[in-house]
Amino acid sequence: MTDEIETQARHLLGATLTRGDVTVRITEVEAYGGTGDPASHAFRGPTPRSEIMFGPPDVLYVYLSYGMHYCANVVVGADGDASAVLLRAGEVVRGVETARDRRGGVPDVRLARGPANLTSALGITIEQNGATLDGPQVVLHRDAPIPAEAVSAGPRVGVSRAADVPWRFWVTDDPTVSAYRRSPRAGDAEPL
DNA sequence: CGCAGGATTTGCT
DNA sequence: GCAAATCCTGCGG
Repeated sequence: MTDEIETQARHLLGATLTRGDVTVRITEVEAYGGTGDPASHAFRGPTPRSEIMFGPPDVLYVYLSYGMHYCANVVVGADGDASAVLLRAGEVVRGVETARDRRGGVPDVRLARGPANLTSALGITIEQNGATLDGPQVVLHRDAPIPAEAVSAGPRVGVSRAADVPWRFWVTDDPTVSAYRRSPRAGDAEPL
């Protein structure tokens, strides 16, 4: 189970997510286990918000964070298993002008840096919650996997519980991934 | 029915 | 570097 979610998370790196005329190449993700992960929204069992994660995989789980930002996950667990992978950052590879428009004048490498910025660049909102990944709203292509030696792993960001599990994965040295600040001195960033 | 907190980002002290 | 913005979700009474 945990092996499976890690495999799924790593496999999403390098994949491309498209909505409308904007395409993002995913460079940073975080894995969330199902009911066994205290940091997951699925931890307390199915709720109106999290029930989408308990359904079939390959759909989007979108939620509103801090009352103002949207974050997008790919549901990966089999039907009944509430695992999901949070999309934390990416590189805009198509529709850059549209993305710039939505993000208002930030440097290109920051267009989709951070989970809420990524959804903003793609124009993803709660409307896309539950959308299937083979269209028509969003399309995911997992055909450009990142070699394992080019992937780093570390503790998850912004998580209060279970922050010890190295379930954040990113493309090593990719400019669209930030060296995150609030990690007091966790021994992260070990290339695998 | 009311309360506390959150998988964040941005701007200013 | 720190604190505010802002509202929905989940839990307790």
